[in-house]
Amino acid sequence: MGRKPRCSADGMNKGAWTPPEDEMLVDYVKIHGEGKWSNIVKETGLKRCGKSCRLRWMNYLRPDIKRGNISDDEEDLIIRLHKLLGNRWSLIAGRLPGRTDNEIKNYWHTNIAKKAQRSQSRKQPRVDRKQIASGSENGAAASNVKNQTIESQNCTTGVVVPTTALQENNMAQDHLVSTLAMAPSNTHHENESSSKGLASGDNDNLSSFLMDFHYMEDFFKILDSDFPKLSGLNDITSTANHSTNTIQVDGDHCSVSINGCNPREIAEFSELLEADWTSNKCVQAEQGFDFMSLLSFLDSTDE
DNA sequence: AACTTACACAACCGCACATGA
DNA sequence: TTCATGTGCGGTTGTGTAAGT
Repeated sequence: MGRKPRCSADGMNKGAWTPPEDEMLVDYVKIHGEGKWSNIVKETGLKRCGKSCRLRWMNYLRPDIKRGNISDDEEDLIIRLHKLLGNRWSLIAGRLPGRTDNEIKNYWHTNIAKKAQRSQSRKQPRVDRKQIASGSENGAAASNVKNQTIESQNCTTGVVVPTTALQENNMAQDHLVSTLAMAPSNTHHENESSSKGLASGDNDNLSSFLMDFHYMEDFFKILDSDFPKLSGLNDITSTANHSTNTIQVDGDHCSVSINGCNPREIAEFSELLEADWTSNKCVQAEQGFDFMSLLSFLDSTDE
């Protein structure tokens, strides 16, 4: 269904960029600014497709690119952001000045995911490296989870998530958000690409239940923080009283309940949260929401 | 020294979405 | 409304190099 790739057009260079090519691209951007990548070919004669130019600029030539190793602090931030956002590398990169999505993605696959794999290998048999990178197994598991019947409680409006399902995958955020959203109608997020927003890098059953549980905690911390207020979600979350939000593990089930919220409110909130979150509207510093504060907050209340 | 393996990272590919004609 | 095009994103591959045998 996708468009025919234009980069394969005859006469276009491929592979590593040469210094003269870099120079031409930098000169063009200096004069015309970013964007209109396809015009570069026409106007400069550079034998690279616009897509390739954009990538080269974004990942390598941009003047604000930070070079050098990822620091411990940055790694910690990446891990936390990945826990919250999944494989939304561009969003994660947006919170790390000077770092690119490609760089973070590479770093994740070559360092963090590997560490996780190592720590897990004590408990689990080895899993094929490519499967870890692609998350294909968990992608299937996630879609299975989405199709599972979700029970719901009626007292304190909860969503009961079978812990067996949680243990089969650790796509916590998509799972939780879609699960909450599906509770009343079973109609949400069905058309979402399975590859989007899924935490595939840290899959491999990395203490999956614990990770999911932590995410839920994070979720409610977000819910209790200023985030919803700043997102204009006061009405929905005002009923989600801090002291009565619970996550309960009971036999085969993990029960999530928000006292005072009905299923529709939870669903609406979940949709708004995800929409705002993934479109980055609520995590822009200039709009008043201090994401670092949120992370610090989560940090300070962890464990 | 020669060869193999593992690693790091740049670049490519396919897809989805946005936009304008 | 439909279609073509541009852009952005995440997954994957290719390649140079360091480390190990």
